[in-house]
Order: sequence, then C-alpha cells, then structure tokens
Amino acid sequence: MSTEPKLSFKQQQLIVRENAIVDATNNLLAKKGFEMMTMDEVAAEVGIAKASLYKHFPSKEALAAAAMIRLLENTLAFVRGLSSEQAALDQLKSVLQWALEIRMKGGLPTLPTENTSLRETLLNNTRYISRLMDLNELMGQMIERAKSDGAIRKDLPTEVVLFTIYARSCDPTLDYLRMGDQYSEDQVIEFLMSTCFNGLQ
Amino acid sequence: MSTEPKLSFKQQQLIVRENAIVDATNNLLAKKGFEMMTMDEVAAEVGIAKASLYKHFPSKEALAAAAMIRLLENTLAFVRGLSSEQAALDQLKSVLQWALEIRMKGGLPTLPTENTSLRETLLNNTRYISRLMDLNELMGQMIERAKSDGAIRKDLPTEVVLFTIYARSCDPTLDYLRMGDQYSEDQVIEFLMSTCFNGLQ
DNA sequence: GTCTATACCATGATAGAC
DNA sequence: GTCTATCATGGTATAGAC
Repeated sequence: MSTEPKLSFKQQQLIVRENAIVDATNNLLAKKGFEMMTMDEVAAEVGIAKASLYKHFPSKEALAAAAMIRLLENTLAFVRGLSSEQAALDQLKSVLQWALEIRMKGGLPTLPTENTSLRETLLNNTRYISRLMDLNELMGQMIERAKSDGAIRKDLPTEVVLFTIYARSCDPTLDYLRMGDQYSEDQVIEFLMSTCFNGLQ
Repeated sequence: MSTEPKLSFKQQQLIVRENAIVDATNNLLAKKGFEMMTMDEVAAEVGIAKASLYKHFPSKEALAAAAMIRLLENTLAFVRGLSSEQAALDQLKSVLQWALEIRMKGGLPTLPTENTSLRETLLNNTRYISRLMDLNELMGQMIERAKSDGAIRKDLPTEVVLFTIYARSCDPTLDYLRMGDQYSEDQVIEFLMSTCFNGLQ
C-alpha cells in the first residue's frame, strides 16, 4: 500500500502503542459493549494512564470508532482476497463464516446494532462510511452474481439479502447457543449459516 | 384472572398511573435503548417529577424490567390465544409476525440482545425468568409439532429454531429497511419472515 | 507522551416539605 | 404520593509537572 520505505523508531513505537490500545478497546467492546466499557478499563488493560489515551484518541467515541474501522477494513481485505474462482454463493458463505468465527474468538460483531452514541459517531465518520459503502458494493455484486447463478432467490431485493447476512453475523443466537455449550463451536456456526441460507422449513 | 371484584378509586388511579409510567418507559426503551434512556426523560414524558418515579419503582433497572415483563406477558397471552386448529408452522409464523408488527409500531423487541446491566437484572428476576420459561415451553412444543408435520427441518435442534425466531424478531434489518423507506411496512415484514423460514437460497 | 491529580458534568437516587 | 432541591457517584476529559 504505502510507498514509505522506513519509519523512524519513534513512529513504529507509536503505531505499536496505538495498536495495543485498539486491541484492548476491541476486547472490551466485545465483552461489555460501548456504554459499559470505561476509559479506566481500557487504560488499565493497556497498562497506561487514562490521560495518555486522550493523547492518542480525542474521545471515547473516536477510540471505539477506530476499533470498528479496523474491523471493517479487515473484513474488506478478507472479501477482496476471496478466490474469484469460487462460486458467488460460496464466497458469501465464506464471509459469514469468517465473521462468525471472529465473534467466537471473542471479537466484535461487524456492525453496531445498538442505539448508542457510538452509532451516531460512526455515521458521521467519513472513513467508516466510505469503507462501509465499499463493502456493501462488493457484497452486492456477489449477491447479484449468486442470483444469476440461480443460487440466491431472485424475488428478494439485493439489499434485503445483504442486511440479512449482516444481521446473522451479529446474531445473539450465537451467544445463547454457546452459553449452553451443548454444541461445538463449529456446530453452532454451521447451524447459524444453515438457517440463514436454507431457512427453517 | 383475578377474583377481586372491585378496586377502590385510589387503587385504580395507582394502576393507571403506573401503566402510564411503563408506557413511557416502553417507548423510550424502544427508541433509545436502556443506557441512553434517562429517568429524567421518563419523568418528563409521564409528566411527573423524577422523585415520584422512585415511589413506584425502586430503580431504573426495575422500571425497565417492568416494561420487559409486561411485553413478555403480552406475548404469552398472544401465543396462548392462537387457534389450535392452525397448523403449527402457521402458529409460529403468526408469533413472529406479531412481534415484528409491534416493533414497526415503535415497540420493544421481545428479548434484550445487548450486554447491559438490564440483562443482568432480568436474569435475576424470578417473574421474568418464569414467564420466559413458559414461553420457551410453548414455543418449543409448537416447533416440535411443526417438525412432525414435516414443516420444519428435523435436522435442527428445537433450541436452534427457537433462538433463530427470537433473533429474527429483534433483527436490526427491520430498522435498516424501514429507514430506506423503499418498501411498505408489510413488505418489510414479509421479507423478514420469508428469509427466516425459507432462507436466502 | 507519560504520569498524577483534578475539574466538570450527567444522571441515578434521596430528603423533607406539603 | 407529589413536588423542589439536593446529594453522590462515576465517568469523560484536561492541567501541568516531568
């Protein structure tokens, strides 16, 4: 991506530090949600003083947004790296599976579902919106290809298919099924994907 | 239900007042979520002083729990009132449709999805848990009947079917599709139900 | 850029008069 | 049981020294 050949030691150190901060934010966000996560906790997990956080990120919302954007960019990279020889339907399934595996490992759901001040902030964040539109575009193309393959129902608007996949990737059913720990992680993921693509009937 | 023949005027007044409080809570909870809803707002919407709220409900959590329990009891009443002549699959569809229509009208999603202090409180509330278990029991029976009718896939555990329906009733896809207002409310509900029961393929 | 210490403020909850 | 007024807590954000 970048043409910059080398970074000074200080710059590298800064990046490492900020990565650590975003990592901690990611974990806490996944575990407690935006409102219940406090800046004290983030600072404690990173091992720095709270005030130092504010040297890197101007607000709690900005910090959480950074975590969401990083996840979104990882998702984009995954989608772009999909084999173009795969059938479109299989590509879609791979994306959903990837997102569910991340959540299984304690990661964030790809999209924010709750009505929080974070949602507001993200909708005003141009970088986030830009990435989200890129992802929607790519996913939309895959859905349309799957439709012409006859692999996805043509009576559903592409938008509906898209949101349904997004929603399934954030589905609380995963947490409920995992809580009971009656099924293996792979089984849970298989159930979620199967009900999404094949339905209950 | 009750065998109490008459209530004093004061008692009736109390019930009306508390209903109004729970109504307001219900609306704000649906609009803003638990964390973003403040007791000041509830009081303002009811038109009483905040301190008066605390004469009726000991805490914010208890107030929200009252709203959730009322909804759950309404759901139970709806499920119990379903015609026993209907096929089990149609009964399940009716329940989902009913829940989605409530949300369309600005109501609460039936189950709490977020990780909040409210969730904690509810899980320790015996009345809530008791009602939830009743609902799960009834829904589980319907699912098993639908399975033996050959109307629901037998390879899915009943639990998985149950959670999937619950999750769909809280699905953020509804909000996204409504925002675009490209489709009528009935169309949106139809999309959600169809993708749930028939899948995307 | 990191720390300690603190300002500041929103909000859940209470006191006490009527 | 309702009100006005107030408290207490906790959490975001900042000041200022190093």
